[in-house]
Amino acid sequence: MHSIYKTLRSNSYSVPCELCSISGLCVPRLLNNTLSSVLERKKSYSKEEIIVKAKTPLKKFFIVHSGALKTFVTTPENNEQINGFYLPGDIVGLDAISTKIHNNNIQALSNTLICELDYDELMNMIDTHKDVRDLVLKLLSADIYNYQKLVLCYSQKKSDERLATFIYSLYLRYQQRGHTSLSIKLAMSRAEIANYLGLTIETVSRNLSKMQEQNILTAKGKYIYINNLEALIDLVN
Amino acid sequence: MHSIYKTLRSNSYSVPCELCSISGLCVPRLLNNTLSSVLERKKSYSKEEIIVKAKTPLKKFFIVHSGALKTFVTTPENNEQINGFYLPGDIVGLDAISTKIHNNNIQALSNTLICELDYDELMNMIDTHKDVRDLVLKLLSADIYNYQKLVLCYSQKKSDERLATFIYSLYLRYQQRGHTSLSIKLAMSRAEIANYLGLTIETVSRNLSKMQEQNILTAKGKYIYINNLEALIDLVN
DNA sequence: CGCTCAATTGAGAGTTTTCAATTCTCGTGG
DNA sequence: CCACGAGAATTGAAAACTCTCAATTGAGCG
Repeated sequence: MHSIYKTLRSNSYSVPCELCSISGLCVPRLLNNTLSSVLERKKSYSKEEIIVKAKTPLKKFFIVHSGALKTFVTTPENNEQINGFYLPGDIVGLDAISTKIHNNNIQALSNTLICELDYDELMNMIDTHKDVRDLVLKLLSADIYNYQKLVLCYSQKKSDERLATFIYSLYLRYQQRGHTSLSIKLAMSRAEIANYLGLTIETVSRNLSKMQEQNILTAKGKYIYINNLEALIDLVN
Repeated sequence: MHSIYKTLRSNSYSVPCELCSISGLCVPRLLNNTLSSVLERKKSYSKEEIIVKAKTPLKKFFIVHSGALKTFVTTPENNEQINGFYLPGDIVGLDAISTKIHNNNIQALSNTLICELDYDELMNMIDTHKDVRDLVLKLLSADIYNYQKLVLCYSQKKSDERLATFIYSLYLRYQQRGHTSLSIKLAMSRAEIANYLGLTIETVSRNLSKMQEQNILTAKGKYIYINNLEALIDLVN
């Protein structure tokens, strides 16, 4: 148990700029000259801080450099619905293009460094750089694809499979960011996981306990260690 | 009961070109000269016909002129998951931009007329026409927004509320297309509704019966008549 | 060290699914 | 035009799953 702490605490979960989702915008060959005006680098936000309030005009997109964000809407009955968790390299706010208004609140889950991308400048660059055009379309389209997978998860999976899918996808996302370990430090609480998955805190907790009994993983607070990746993938399907 | 049939059968549910989701592409002021090359008009597909198979390369987008489509993926266990229903004026296939491969199967729910929009040509037009750029970004972004609403529905609503949301959103979509009546002709089966909503056929059927007992609506086969719109909206929340 | 909030665990209630039987619809052929 | 049959839809009863409410334990912070 002690070793998990050690391993995980050492993970900072930032991302080298080459792995950033907008790396195509950052690489010198493309943007060397306009970079400074378009991309404001590494603003700092502290845990819980609201970066954007829903219903405010779209001015900028946000790219996570280190830390993590969540986006959520609040329903008329004042319930929160989390729509996504964002890790280093992820771009946030694209869904606001259609209305020019942010539909979601954007909030820091931990102390977070964020790069900001000016909306108008990005639109201009779409017109002048084919690479940028393709990248933006691709990011938008990938977002749709992700929501389709989430819908599939909601629609066809039981609670244990949903949770397994969530943990496995986090594992994959960290892997894509160069963290090859089977350890994951969750940036979000059980309540936030439950909300995102359409379950209750208790169901998430029970399923975590069940997966520990089956020795699929070890969960200790925010730290999760995957003991049996194959079994986890089996649960995912 | 008999009058419902009469009313509903008279609805053809096609859309005038001005209400099409790509009307911004069609209006003469923008595209008069290039229209013919970009937009191939009104190909006919018969009920059940597969328009695009998943995993095939993205060549065209599809715009429904009359009739209706569904998109779906098939899971490894050979289950179908419906990701969307498309009505006249809707554009289908945008989610394939990121991979250049169609993730979804696209299938006609009834005899359907479809306009095709060439992918490469559309990309070219994005570069030359700001209006087209904005429209495409808006459509993609709106798609994301729709999936977020679907996720909210899955995540926080019980079966009766989900079904009410589905019927009400169909009502709204037909209304936006100029059909102001409280009658709806469903293009899809109960099984398809259930699949889309993450429920079973039986649950959908039971909830329809319940809503009839409460005199919220009358359901007769594919025909639904909304008797009490306020009550339906209450259920939606 | 104690306080507060988060997480876990248990028991019972409510919702949805599953399995099974019946009824209804609609297209086809007599 | 009606009867038939196959698939779709409805209904019922029991099982499975998740939620709610409540109590307990655990973790993080001043």
